[in-house]
Amino acid sequence: MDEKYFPEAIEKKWQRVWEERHAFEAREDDPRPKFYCLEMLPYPSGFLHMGHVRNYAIGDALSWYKRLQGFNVLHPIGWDSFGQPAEQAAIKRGVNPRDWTEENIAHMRGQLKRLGVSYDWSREIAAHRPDYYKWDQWFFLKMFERGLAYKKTSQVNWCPKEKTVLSNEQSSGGVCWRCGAAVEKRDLDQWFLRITDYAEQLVADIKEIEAGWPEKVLKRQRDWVGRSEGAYIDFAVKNSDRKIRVFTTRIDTIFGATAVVLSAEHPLVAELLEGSSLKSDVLKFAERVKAARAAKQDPTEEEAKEGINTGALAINPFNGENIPIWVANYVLMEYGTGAVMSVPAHDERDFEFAQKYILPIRQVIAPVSHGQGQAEPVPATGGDQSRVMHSAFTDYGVLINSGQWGGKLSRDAIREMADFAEAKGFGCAAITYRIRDWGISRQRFWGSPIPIIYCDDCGMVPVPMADLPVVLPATAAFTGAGESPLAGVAEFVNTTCPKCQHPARRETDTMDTFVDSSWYFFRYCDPRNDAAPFDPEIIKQWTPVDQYIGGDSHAVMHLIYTRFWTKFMRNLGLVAFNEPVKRLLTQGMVTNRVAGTDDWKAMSKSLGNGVDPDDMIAAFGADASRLFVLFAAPAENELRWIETGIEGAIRFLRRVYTMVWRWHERLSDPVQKRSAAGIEEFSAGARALRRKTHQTIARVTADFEQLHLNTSIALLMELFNALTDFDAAPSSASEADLFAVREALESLVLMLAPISPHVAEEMWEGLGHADGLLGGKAKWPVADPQLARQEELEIPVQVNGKLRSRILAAPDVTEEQLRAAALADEKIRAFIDDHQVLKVIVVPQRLVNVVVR
RNA sequence: GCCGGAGUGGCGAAAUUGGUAUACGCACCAGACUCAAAAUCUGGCGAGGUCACACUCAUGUCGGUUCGAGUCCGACCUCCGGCACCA
Repeated sequence: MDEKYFPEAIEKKWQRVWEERHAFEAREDDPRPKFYCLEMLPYPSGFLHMGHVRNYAIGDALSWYKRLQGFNVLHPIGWDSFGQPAEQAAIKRGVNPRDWTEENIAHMRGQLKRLGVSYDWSREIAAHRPDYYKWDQWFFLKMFERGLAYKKTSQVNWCPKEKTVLSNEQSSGGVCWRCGAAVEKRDLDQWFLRITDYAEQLVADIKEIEAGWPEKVLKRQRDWVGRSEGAYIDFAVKNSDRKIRVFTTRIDTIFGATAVVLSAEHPLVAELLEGSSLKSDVLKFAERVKAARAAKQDPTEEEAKEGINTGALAINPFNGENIPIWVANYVLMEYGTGAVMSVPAHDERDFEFAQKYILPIRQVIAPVSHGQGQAEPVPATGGDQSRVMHSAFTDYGVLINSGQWGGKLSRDAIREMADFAEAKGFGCAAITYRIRDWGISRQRFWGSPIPIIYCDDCGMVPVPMADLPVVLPATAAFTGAGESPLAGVAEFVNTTCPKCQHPARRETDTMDTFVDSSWYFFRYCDPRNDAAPFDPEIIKQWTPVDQYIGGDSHAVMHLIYTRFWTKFMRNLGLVAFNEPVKRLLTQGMVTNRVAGTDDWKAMSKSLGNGVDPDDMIAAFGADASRLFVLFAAPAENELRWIETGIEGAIRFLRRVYTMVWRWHERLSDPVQKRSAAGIEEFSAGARALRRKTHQTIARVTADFEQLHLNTSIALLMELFNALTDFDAAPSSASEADLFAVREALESLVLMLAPISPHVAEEMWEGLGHADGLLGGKAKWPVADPQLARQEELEIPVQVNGKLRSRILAAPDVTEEQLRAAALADEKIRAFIDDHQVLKVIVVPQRLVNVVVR
């Protein structure tokens, strides 16, 4: 230990020691209980940014904490190394995406090591390496075998700027999730994974994780799956054998249906108009709607409702009424059945539409009167259209004007009417979901090739498992044009059919990179397995993940896909649980002021408000950087970058270091390593220090469990301040004083280790421990409740709820004694002497409140 | 529009879940050290009020419940996210 704190030297030294000792490598033959701590794997853009630093500082703190508590900790890292930026670099600068990616990984690996994150580097994986993406292909084929991977022509979301297909999730809001360009629609043959088969489980299993996941993430997942309970109802088309199936959540309003409305894309539109004089007008209208939708610039903008009457009639199966069939722009083909029953009185959109086109509005639900007891229908207002409604009444209520169902409550009618429809054969209760199948085809080079071969004779043939991986060629022509660059690589495309051995062609699309990240953390458990994605027995030892940490930008995409993938692996018998992640922490963004403005935005190159972690580490050291990032705000909050904050962090570390230096010679002397048992008497000051030490241990431990790292650092600072106040000098300290100081300093150093591990190691060594924090002897401290107990309580005394005095009392003071002491207190007497004491409230060991009049 | 979440000093934030509001840090002010500055150390730091106490007022606003409310209830305001014609 040097007299002065030199972060660079200390950090280099301990990073080397850790590496030599393989300190962070997790072993399967370790009998201790496991803990799997996972951070979202980074895309190797080339440079670590502050968001990474925050993410890994949090995960590393937890990993260290669990290690010191005696857990066998798995803390791995890898690279989400397929994806668009590498391909863009190839297009723009002619570099090879593989070289570009490998260089970036090498650089970022160095940065992570300089940050001192305690990863098990022996398990490092990268998605772009054949030994990884082989298993993407393997899973794909498993899904293909089971009909869960399929190909269909579909309208896809197309980013005109990047010239590629995007998933629904990636084009959420009608803009490309990466570049922000407005997304267009195109027809292409695409591969899909049938995530909709798992829609129900994705909602239902939320109950298994809701204790450990942030509510805001679960809410977004529920919204994304979009489960909706209702019913299908078939409306027969008059003078035809056609039926129109609609989906409704409000079957109780069906007597108020005054139209059936189809979306412009509905397949029945053309058929209905066969031989009708309105045909050309309606088809023109439908085309116009489709064109308007495709051309829409601002996807959030709601178009004015427009529609056209087809002239055809539908028959309401509940009352036999004939109602017109319309086509309108507000009905979406993608949701439900692409057709709705229009109930203007009880749906805002239908109401608006009916007002515009003067369709009848018929009230069939009345508010439940808020009287006592039974619900009473509000009297029907004589005739069906005589009452003018000014807006739709969308609440549940009581059915009126609804034949045999009149007088029933909505919630009963919804159930009974669906049963009735089913019994009569014109409908049934149904659940729909908003979630769509996951389109994974990408017309790109830099991804895992989809292992399918097209043969003129045999059709679509899966690549045999034994032939995996389908390896990407070394390079291709990167033009940036629409088709996958793989299509231009003859050696790749041309192959033979596995079935008939005739010449055949390979699929040239590659997989969405979210496939890679859906199961990567299982691969960490068994990263070099070349016979399977992983050994199920090894998986059993490590998974599920105990704590996952990452940004909430992945709340729906990655975190839904990985839940889906896990459920599929469970169906394959590879894992034995439904949910891969027990606890999830979504850390807040790191923002910085954009120069010349008052806007705080996520750090980015384009905004010029980035702070380079390397610069920060060079200037302040990894330990201070990590301390600052963890201390500045709760992990979930946005973290606004403030230059001066980090100076406070290094100041604290320097003070602690200096304190350890001051004592280390006395304390590292083995003669001083005595237990408390032999010490007869501690001074009041030493007792106070020990009390503070044990109180701090208890509270910091509780904070670590909750990942409240900012407050745990504040507590460590308080303990340090108590040490500063402790009035003893190393040269003259008594044995008891030395003991108290040792206990405080060692606890402080141990609890600081997860946050600033290098300097903690250095100080631990300085305190006379030769084998390091992970040598097996160092243990997370345990609080002794007896020692943490206050010797004397300061009890606030209130008069009428206002603080008027404080009294001192022994911890075992009785209620009676407290009451008497409070009433006898001079300051309190001044407030109560001229008043009548109505009552005295005594909260044992906490507070006294005297109520007077 | 609908659904979440949040409003506490100059700033980032605490508050054992109904019991001393503002812990810890940043910034700032003063003092010590220094020829001086930086660094470091010591002290101060919600607002009003007072020579100093006392006291009064303060957790977005207004009400309520309670001996007691940052915390619970009701209404409203503002900000930040998410979704967006989802039938």
